[in-house]
Amino acid sequence: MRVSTEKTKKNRQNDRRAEIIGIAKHLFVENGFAATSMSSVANAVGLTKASLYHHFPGKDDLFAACVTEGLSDELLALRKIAEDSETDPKTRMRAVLEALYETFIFSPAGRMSPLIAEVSRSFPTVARAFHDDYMAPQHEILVQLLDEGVASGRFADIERKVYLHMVFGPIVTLSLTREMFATFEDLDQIFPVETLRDGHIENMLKLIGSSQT
Amino acid sequence: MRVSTEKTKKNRQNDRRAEIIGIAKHLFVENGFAATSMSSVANAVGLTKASLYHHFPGKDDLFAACVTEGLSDELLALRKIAEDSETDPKTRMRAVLEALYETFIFSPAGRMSPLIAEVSRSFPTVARAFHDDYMAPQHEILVQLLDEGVASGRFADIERKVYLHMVFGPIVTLSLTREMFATFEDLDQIFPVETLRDGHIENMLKLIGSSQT
DNA sequence: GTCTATAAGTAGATAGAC
DNA sequence: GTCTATCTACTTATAGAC
Repeated sequence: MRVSTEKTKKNRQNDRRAEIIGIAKHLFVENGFAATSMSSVANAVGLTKASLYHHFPGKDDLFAACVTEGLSDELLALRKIAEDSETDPKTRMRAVLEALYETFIFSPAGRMSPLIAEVSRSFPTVARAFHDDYMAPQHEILVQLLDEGVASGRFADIERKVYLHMVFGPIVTLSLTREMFATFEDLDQIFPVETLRDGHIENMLKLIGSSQT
Repeated sequence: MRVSTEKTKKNRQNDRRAEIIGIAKHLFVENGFAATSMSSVANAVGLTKASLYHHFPGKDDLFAACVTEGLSDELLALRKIAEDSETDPKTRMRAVLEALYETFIFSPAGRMSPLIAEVSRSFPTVARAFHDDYMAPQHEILVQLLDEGVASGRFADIERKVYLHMVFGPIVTLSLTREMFATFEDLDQIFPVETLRDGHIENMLKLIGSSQT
């Protein structure tokens, strides 16, 4: 009985924590680190500032939690697509690129980059964690899929880092651009997500279309 | 005589203004908008805060000046490369892409994007100015060069917006990435600028290599 | 765990002397 | 044009009651 009570307590605590992280993540992404005050987070959650400080000892810690937690789900989903060995590599590659667009344009995790850039000098450890726990694994998943396709002769043997550069570059920049020009009424006309995404993906597949060894 | 005195005065004023903008631009790019205080700018220039406010009525105005002024030089240089009709389009395109890497990775103007993203909601007019006076003309220069190559049958008729997406995406993201991970000791190993640049440019030229009409 | 109250510091911005 | 001095508002963070 005691155990179950403790479990419930811990679950409730984690619920609160997760709730705070979810809301704070949204605010950070939307307004930036410096422009997001602990008061505003507390208000949005429906707590006082002091109560918020009960859950997170400082603004840094809250931010670090927002950056590092909840990223593994997306990695898992990406890995699942990339490693489905029933499907041929080209189809999987297309699916992976589409999933990346989904993540970077529409999920908070994918819109973290400008935030990290904003605070990287103040919290180098947060930047390290974001790279090691999120970016590097994503790169690895793509490289493995690429390796597999190259080994079976279906993909051209493109330089790996250049491929990552050309895959992630447009996606991240599109996300950043939508942030920069969020107030534009004609945003979707100037930067039409679907057109850019489809064209980009087609061209990347063309590039690795096993023209050479 | 009076005229020349006034001219000298105005020149000195402009010198001060330009000096402040140069230093402030650097600080904004390096530390972000919110983390750059008017005090820190004043200190860096060697003035007091009050004197700084004599030259710029508010932080917004200083920032807007940093974003909008001094961008035209780079546009001019880019246009010069793109419109040199003596050279064939492919060589010009390569030179233009190299110039873009130079600008975005190493000049403050090219590293403005995360800044704009940080403040876009607060200063939509600044974001508009950055787009209309800097990004859109850059895009136009590239599209014109592309048009010219397509018209003469030297380039494939790639979708213009997709081409811009794939050209600027990797460049901007590389700049952002170097910002994010500025504290990494192994930054140049993880993201080797020359390799990424050369590979990217070669692949873009391959893509528009007039395979189809 | 959540609250009220408040400390300690810093931001942007201004008044007025020189 | 530059200074000293100051104001107001807001920030992160904490103490202690309930």
